Parts: sequence; structure tokens; C-alpha cells
Amino acid sequence: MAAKVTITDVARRAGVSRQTVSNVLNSPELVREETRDRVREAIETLGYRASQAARQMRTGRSRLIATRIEPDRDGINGSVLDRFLHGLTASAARAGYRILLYAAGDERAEIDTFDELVGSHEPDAFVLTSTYHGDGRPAWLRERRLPFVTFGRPWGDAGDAGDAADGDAASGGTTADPGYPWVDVDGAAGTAAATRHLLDAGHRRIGFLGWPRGSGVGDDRRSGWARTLAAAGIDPAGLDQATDDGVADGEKAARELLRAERPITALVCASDSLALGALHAVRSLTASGQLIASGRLTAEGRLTVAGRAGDEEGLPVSVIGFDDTPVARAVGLSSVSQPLAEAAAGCVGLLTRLFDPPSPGDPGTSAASVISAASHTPEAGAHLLLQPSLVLRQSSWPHDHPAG
Amino acid sequence: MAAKVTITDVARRAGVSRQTVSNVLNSPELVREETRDRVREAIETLGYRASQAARQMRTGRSRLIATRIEPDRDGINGSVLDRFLHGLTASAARAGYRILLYAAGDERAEIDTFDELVGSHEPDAFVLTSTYHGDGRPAWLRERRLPFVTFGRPWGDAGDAGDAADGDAASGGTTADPGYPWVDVDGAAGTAAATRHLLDAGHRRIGFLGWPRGSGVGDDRRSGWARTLAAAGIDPAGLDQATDDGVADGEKAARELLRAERPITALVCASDSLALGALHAVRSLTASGQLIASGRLTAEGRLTVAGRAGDEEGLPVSVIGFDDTPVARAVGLSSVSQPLAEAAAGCVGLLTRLFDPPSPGDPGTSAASVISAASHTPEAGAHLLLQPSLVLRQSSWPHDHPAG
DNA sequence: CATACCCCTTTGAACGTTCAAACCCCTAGA
DNA sequence: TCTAGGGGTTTGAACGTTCAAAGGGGTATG
Repeated sequence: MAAKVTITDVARRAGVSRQTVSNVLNSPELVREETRDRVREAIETLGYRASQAARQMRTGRSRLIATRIEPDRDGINGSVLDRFLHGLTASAARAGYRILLYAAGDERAEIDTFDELVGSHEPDAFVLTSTYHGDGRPAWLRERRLPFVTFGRPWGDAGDAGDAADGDAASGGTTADPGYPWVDVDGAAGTAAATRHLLDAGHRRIGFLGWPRGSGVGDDRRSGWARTLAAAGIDPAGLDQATDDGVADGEKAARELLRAERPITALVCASDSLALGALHAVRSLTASGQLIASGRLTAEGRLTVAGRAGDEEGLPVSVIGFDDTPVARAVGLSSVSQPLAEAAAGCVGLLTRLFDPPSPGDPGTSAASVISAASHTPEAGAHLLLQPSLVLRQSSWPHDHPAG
Repeated sequence: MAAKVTITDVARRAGVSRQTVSNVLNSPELVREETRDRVREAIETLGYRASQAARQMRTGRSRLIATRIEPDRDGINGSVLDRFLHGLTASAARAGYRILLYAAGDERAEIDTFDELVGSHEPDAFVLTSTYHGDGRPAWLRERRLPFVTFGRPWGDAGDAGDAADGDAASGGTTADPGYPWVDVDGAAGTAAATRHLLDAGHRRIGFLGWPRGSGVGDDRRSGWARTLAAAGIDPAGLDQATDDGVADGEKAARELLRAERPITALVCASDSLALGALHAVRSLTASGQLIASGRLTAEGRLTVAGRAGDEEGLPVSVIGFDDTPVARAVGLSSVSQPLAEAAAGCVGLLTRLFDPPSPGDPGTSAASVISAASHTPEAGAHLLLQPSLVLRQSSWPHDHPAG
């Protein structure tokens, strides 16, 4: 077994001192070019790699970023965070960091884990996912001056300084500087785009299937729909339903909307789970004759159902989900897609910016260029709000296209 | 901020030397009880945690386990590894280890990453997922004496010693000791259970939808189906199809089987993606009148389609998938479920067994008890073959039950 | 000719832990 | 009384790196 190659081995081989080797690695500009090349060659031939442990002892930096892996709740939407995690791992590696995982059931357990990790593995930063209203994690970390970013806006967390007005549903979320960097996807913009698409297709009575008020993410998504309808001169009142996030819940709530006094002809949903339930509801009502089928169910499970019985418009009922999960792809459900890889790159970018002084003359890697678009609020609270995109599939096609 | 608490601080406070504190942590039996209590109290009040970096420097052990996070390929089956990863994180934490993530596109990139990690963060072990035929990773690691487990059997990898006979399809995989520990789920047992269930429901012409020969996992799953049919006196020839793993691929292949000369009435599939495609095929053929519908499509998307037109049996066409992914849950697809949390615990158990001598007098934690069931081949090649379970849903109900 | 300064390089110390060995005190046996 | 041994504790060194400071040689400056 080849014994570990140390910096001293490299130094001896290159005929220089330890420190010079160290400088070649960390501050190459201090070393004469000729020496540098000699050292580099020695590093190469010996296969030297700096020991993280030793480096960490001296510098106090571990090049580790800790984040939580979530259990896959209902399963359908869980894949969103998995994709984010993959992006995070890749982006971090590019910046010279590794991802350290932990699991925690609730906020208390997570904070206990913070405490333990900070003392033992000493990650350089944390990435918090799934921020929520009243989130106590940012405050805990900030009190201890531990660097972190959140993927998810500060929805007025426990340590929030500026208590943004709560009824501000149409604004797209809090804008007050929370004192820490965050990255998020503009959910309202996503539902707005979905709603606009349906309006363009001729729909007027466009419903919204979401979660109970109070969840930041859910309210944000609802607001995009409401604002877009209102802008088109349509009163959104009575066109939405709030329920828990599950396929069965979504189906039940969708039925309500489809059988309401003012029935809907299209539905924007806060998640793919809800949207899948909505598809089932549409299918079921069609089968039982309460909706008129304008065509058959195709191989792809495409919907070609046309409005409620007696409905004068005759448009197919369209459904649009959120998150563009594998399920959506599989069943042909249109959905709002989050740029998760970019979000992950943004998180890493904001973090490295905290570590290394943001020298303005830098060339800028791809991650850095994402970041350069970040809002330049006071450094601590730099943030990034990314735009989602609408992926159209059969569930929102305006006409009965033959299967490709 | 509170400066880091070191072992020396604790020692001073407890009135002992550094080494005694170290002993309390690592070899408490060496320390007199009274002293031990005093030290423990000091640790508690000061909130001391041993620095991993310093410890690693001295002992050479990082308490890190590295594993790869995979991109979510077609997306549907990706969630399996995510669930495994979650279990791994939890089990590792219980054993005092953390998971270090890396991403790698192909085998070459992964081995490069091994090389880099071994030099820098120095993980104590690797967990390899998705083993495949000709896998070069185990050999690389073994040559360097780096501890690892694979989740997935050795399907005759590049460094395999005993070249197990290849046509041994009914045996459930290679049994030769590859010289390293592994954990896997008995896929053949899963498809066998699925097939048996369908036989019990009265089906005779049970098809199999799988992947092209040569993939260890795929062949294993096919073998369970074939062996069970054969045992029931049914010749499996001509009842199976092989295709790539995708919803569209599955649909196409399922159509072939449903319209074959000897048509099938039930289908066991190697994945949920394929099964979903099969469901679409059944639905589509029904809609176009090529299969007789014995009822309507219910809200849950339940299949109540009854055999091919003119078929004398009249049983509903049943479909069973593999992996019990979120999609299966969502669309009511019966599926074979892998015990992923146990598999993860098994991996951690086998690894810690490599590190710490397997003293036979240990009480045994839950992970250890899983491990105690591991086959006691020569230590190096200990392994664990777990049994999956069959989750029944609407897609394989023998009769037309009313929706709950 | 002394001083200053710059560029490049080296030296000694320190990070916090555990290993290996020594030490101290006590009891038992010769 | 001396030696041996054992339980419990301490001491010095080492792991591999980087920081802080010093060193050495050259050229410019007074």
C-alpha cells in the first residue's frame, strides 16, 4: 500500500521547502515560475493531494457544506429536492466543496444536528431547504454567525427583522432584507404563466387548487393565479379550493370545483399531486356522464374531455400542475418546472461569495455569472429569485390532437 | 463568538490531563469511575465536542462514508436510490458516521472521484450503488484496500475471482464470494411472488415485461417469473418482451403481448415505468374496442378491463410493477417493494463490521441484528440478500371492487 | 558604503487530538 | 526490605498543514 504522500515528500522531491509547496497550491503568484513548475511536476508524479484534515486544523475550514436529506413525504413532490440535491452536489464540487448529509425529523432535531456538526465535522456552511413560516433555523444559525443560504424565501421566520405585511399576497413574497442570503423560484410567476396560457387558449373560468392559507409557498403560487385572472378582468372569488397535498385530496377538491354553480373549465394546481388528483376527477366525472367527452382517452392518458354537460364553451378541461415531477412526465401532465440546477448553483455561488471577498474583477465562472444577476442588497442579504418555465403536455392542449 | 472548546479546556476544568479526557471518550473502562464522572460533567457544562479534523489527523479515520448521488435518469425509478440514500444517512448517523456525497457521470469519473476523495477527505468507506455487469469499481477499490460495500450483487464484475456460470438464471444470481461485502434485494423472489399472486387469482397466461438480457438486475427479475410459471407447469416461452426502461417503450412492448397469438391476461414488469406503459396499453386497447371493458374506469384509475375480445376467461387484465415508486402509489399500480431502509442499515452494518472487530459478545443494535442474519461466508465477502414484499393495489385486483 | 526595499524562499510554531511510553502509588510476594 | 505487578494517570511526541516571521540575495537609493 503506497503510504500517504505528504507535502514534505513533494518538497524534498522538488528541492524546496514545505512552505513553498504550500504556496504553489494556495498562492501561486508568490512563487517564481520556474520553481512553480518544478513543484507542480513533483506533485503530479507523486500523486500528492493535500490532506483535508490537516488543512482544516490549520485554517479552520473544512470545505464541507452540510444539508439535509428529506424523507420523501407523499413521494411525488419529494423528487424536487432530490434533483436540487444533485445539482447542489455538482455545483459544490465545481467550487471545491463537498456535501455532507444529515437527516432530521423536525426542527428541533435539525438544530441539534447543527450543534453537533458545528462541533465535530465543522462544515463551512449550511444549505437550508423547505423554509416555512416561523422557521427557527435561520435565527439559530445567525446568532452563531454560521454561514448559510436558504433555498426558499424567508417567509417571515422566527428571527425576522422586518415583519413584512402579511396580506401582501400579490407582491410575490416578502422583500425585506432578512440579513442572510437566499435563493428561490418565483412560484407566482409560474402560476401566472400557467394561467395566462389557459386564458390564451380561451378559458375564462380557470380554477386554482392549492393548500390552506399560511404556507408561504402555497400562498405565493395562489397569488400568481389570482393576480393574472384579475388583470384579465375576471374575479377569482369562488374559483379556488384549498386542501392538503395528496392525490385523493386533490381529486375531492377538484370535484367540488367541477360541480360548482359556476363550474370551471381549467385548473391550475399548486403541485403535481393535486393535479394528478384533478385529472382523476375529470376522468371520473366524464366516465359517469357528468362531463361530456369529446373524444376517447388516448394511449397517453390524454384528456379530451370537453366541459360540463350543457356547457356552452365546449373547451377541453385543462389541468396544469407544479414542479414537473416524473409523474407529470409519465401521465402527460402540463406543469410548471423549477430551474433546480440553477437554484443549486445559486446557493453555492452565494455561499462562496460569503467566504471569499467578492472581488469585482473576477472573470466569473458559470455559477458566478448566475450570481452576478443576484440582487445587490446589502451583502448579507443578497438573494436570487429564479423564473420557472411552463412545460406543456397533453393535459392542457386546447384541441384534440391525434397522438404523435 | 464562543471560542472553540478543546480537550485541554475540559481537562483543566476537571482537574485532569488531556489524555484522561481522551480516555473517557474512547476507552472509559481505563478511567476510575469518580474521575470519569467529573470529566463527563466538565464535557457537559462546557459543551465540548471532539474536533473531527484533529482526531482524523491522529487516527487516520474520518467517520465519513462516501456515496454517489445519481441523476434521476428517467425519473420514475430514480426515487428508489433516493430512498436508499435517506436510509443510509440515518443508519450511518446512528453508527456515528456521516455521508459525503459526490456526483459522477460515468465509471471513469467516479473512479477519478475515488482517487481525489481518498487523498483529500479520506472517507473511511464507500458505498457503491447500481452495480452492473463488468463493473470496474470494486476492483479498483479492492486493489487499494479501501473498505466498501455494494448495494447490488456482484454480477460478475471486472475484478471477479470466481466466474460464476452465466446461464444460471434460475439460481437468483452469483453466489461465489467476490471478496467484498454486499447487500441486495432478491428481485427474483419479488417477481416470483407477483407471479404466484396472479396464478392464485386464476391467471395462466402471465407475461413478463423486462429489459434486454445482460443486465444482472433485469435477468434476475425475469428469472423469478420464469421459474414460478415453470413450476406451475406453464411454459414461459413467448410470454415475455424485452425493451428499454421507459413508459413509451413499455407501452409498445405490452401491446405486442396483448395482441399476440397467445395473448396474455396478466403482466409482471421489471419496473414501474414499464408497468405504467403497460397500463396505458391496456387502457388504450380497451378504448379502441380490442379488449372488452367489464366496467368503467374508476376515479382511482383502476383497471376493470376484461381480457381480449372473445377471450373465454374473462379475467381483468392485471399489471404488477417493480419498486413501488410514488407513481405506482399514485396510479394504483400493484408493485414489488424493496426494503430500502433495511438495505441501507445492512450496508452500514457490514461496514462497521469491517472497521471494528466483530466481537461476538456484543448486545447488538437494530442494525447489528440485521447483520447477524448475514451469511457468514469468509469475513471479507459477508453479504445480505433481503426479501422484497408485494404491495397490492387496484391494478391487480381480481374482481371489480367498488371504489372505497 | 550603508541602508532600504523587493522578490523569493525557508524556519519554527501551532492547530487539537491520540499513541506510546513513562510515572506514581499501592499491594503482594519473596 | 526489595522486587514485581497492576491500576490509574500524566508526559512528550506526532499526525500534515499553513501562519507569521525571518532570511538571503539582488538592485536601487541616499
